[in-house]
Amino acid sequence: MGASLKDIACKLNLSKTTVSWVLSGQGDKKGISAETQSRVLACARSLAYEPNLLARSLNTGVSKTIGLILPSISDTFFAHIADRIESEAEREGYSLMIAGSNSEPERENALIRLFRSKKVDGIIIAPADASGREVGRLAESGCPVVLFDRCLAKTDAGCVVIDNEAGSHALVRHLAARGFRKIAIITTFPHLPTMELRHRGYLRALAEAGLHADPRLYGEVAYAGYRQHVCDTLDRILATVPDTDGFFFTTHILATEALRYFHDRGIDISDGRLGLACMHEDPLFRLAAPRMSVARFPVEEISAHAVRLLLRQIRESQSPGSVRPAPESVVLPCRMEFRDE
Amino acid sequence: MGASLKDIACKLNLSKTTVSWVLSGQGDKKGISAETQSRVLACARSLAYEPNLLARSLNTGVSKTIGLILPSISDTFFAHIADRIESEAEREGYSLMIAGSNSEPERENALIRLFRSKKVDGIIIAPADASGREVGRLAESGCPVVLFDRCLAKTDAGCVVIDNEAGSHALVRHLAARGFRKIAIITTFPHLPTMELRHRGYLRALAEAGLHADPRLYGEVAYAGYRQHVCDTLDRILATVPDTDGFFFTTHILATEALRYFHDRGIDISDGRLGLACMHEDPLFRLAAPRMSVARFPVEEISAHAVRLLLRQIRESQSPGSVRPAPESVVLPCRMEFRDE
DNA sequence: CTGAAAGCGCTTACAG
DNA sequence: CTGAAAGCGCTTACAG
Repeated sequence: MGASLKDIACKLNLSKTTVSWVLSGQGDKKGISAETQSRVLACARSLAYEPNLLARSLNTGVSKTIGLILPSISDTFFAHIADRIESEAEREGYSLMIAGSNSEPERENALIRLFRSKKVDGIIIAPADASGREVGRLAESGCPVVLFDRCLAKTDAGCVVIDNEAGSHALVRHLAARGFRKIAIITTFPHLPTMELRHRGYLRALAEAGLHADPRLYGEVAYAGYRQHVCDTLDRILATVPDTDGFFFTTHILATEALRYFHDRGIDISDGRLGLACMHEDPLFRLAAPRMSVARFPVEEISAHAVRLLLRQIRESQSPGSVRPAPESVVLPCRMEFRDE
Repeated sequence: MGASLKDIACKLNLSKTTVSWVLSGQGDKKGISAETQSRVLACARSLAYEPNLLARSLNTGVSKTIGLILPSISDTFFAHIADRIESEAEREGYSLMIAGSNSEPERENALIRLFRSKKVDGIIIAPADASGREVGRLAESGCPVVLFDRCLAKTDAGCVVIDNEAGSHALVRHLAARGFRKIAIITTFPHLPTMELRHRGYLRALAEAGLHADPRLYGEVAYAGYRQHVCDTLDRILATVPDTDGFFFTTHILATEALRYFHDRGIDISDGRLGLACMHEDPLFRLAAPRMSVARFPVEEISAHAVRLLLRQIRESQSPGSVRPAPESVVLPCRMEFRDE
């Protein structure tokens, strides 16, 4: 392995203390002679000294690492979030440990414990476990934690979400205003607050437009094997209510699969006879479904706020007379893009 | 913070040694009495003991963490790779530290040093620095390292790549066979071996088809601000050679931008008068450009091989009388999908 | 101006 | 069957 402080100290007949001070830039403050300092620096360079950050962390209790737990790393939304969070974190000197929960509470809880054991300074998580058991324990124990995308009612952790209800409502209201009457909703993970809010926005828009919320137009898709499930669900809805004239998708993943379904079934979505709307988006939606309206999620803001809230918590928890601050939460508006005008 | 071994030892009037042995499952082997063992276990549970993995790593020299350095975390290709690598790694008990180099050699080198300092057990990297200075140093110093996507000629690290030359060649040959004569190439990062191979495959296919490699049909796009650059480049090519009848894109990112360009310019790509081909793909290509042929990258295999090669190196480096094994490399074929028949 | 010493929380020879 | 001790590589009071 590489050289250690001790190696340098031995070689120079100095104490580890002196070497440590010089190398950590406290040479002047501690009054180490200029000559000694340059000797240390030169020796460190010649031995290609790199500090063992594990040792430093063990000593200081600060790992300069944050943990990020996502339902899926490859989902474009989460991948972009991870990208931005990594940049923001890195700018502040933090590295990122990342893991995918696959939306399984068991895995999520195991990952939380693992990250704590690895002594991350804080955790950013898009929780899959609506019960939030482990997340709650995390916050209680004083570990800095910020939730995003999905908030948990019970937990008093910091949280960053978009205004799901407003976004859904705006999309569905727009569909209704364009004259679509039988608007189906395709959704998943209905037990998550996020998804419930999107459903609620849909229902409110229907009610305001004087439309009946036909249960036959409710399509719920299980996450595992969702590709097939989307097809089955659309088949079922179109068979039961053949004159369905609109679809509201609660995620871009569901919309993507539905577009493939329409394409494969030869259902034309370009003539505007079908009203389409989707929470979040994909760069290619504009081409593959030019008339689908979307509520874009502000990925940059979400990431920036998440990191900001977490760093604030971390700083508070590391400063001496710290009282745990009231956890701050942020609700961000979607950027609406109505595309069928 | 949480309880430590010492806390348990004190509480039970035992030594840290005994507690450590019981908790690490060596109780029977070390002949600790059943009663002591259950007292330790019970106490650990009641104190919610979780081992400090930093301390363990510092002691054992094994961090059970691997570093992943990608040009971009949000690029769908790399995001999928990260997802798979994380799964594979987790299954073997490893966590993932992830970072984006933004294809900047300086950042990449800094990240490599940082990860080494954080004592990752090995690094998987899609190198941006064609010179491979830091990567070479890494391999020489005995740190397990596996490259993927982009190989470096000089380095003797393990490597996993697709057959770039064959994939490009097959795509362009196919375009030529369909009768397209003026096939442009749109590429980026031309100094990277990967991209050079894709260019070479293009050139070979042209030559074999008796087509002239018109330099005016060569479009090179800078990474920074590539959106605008793609448009400018296509503008330039179509202005210079108005009867350009084919486009070969060396990455899915470039193809995506080009599709937007065609869409915005009102250029019809659905009638088959323009031959299109692309290295890698996007799930929505089938809808947005149904006739574009693609060479799909085997993401799962790439990830599986990368992790496998890295773990092998890690095990060798950790086993006692280890001679550094000859670094193994893997070349995987693309999955061709010719879509315009 | 510089150093000896304790400690972060583990693991693991070594000793009894 | 159990424990005292050293060590992983740092940082940081404390002392001179």
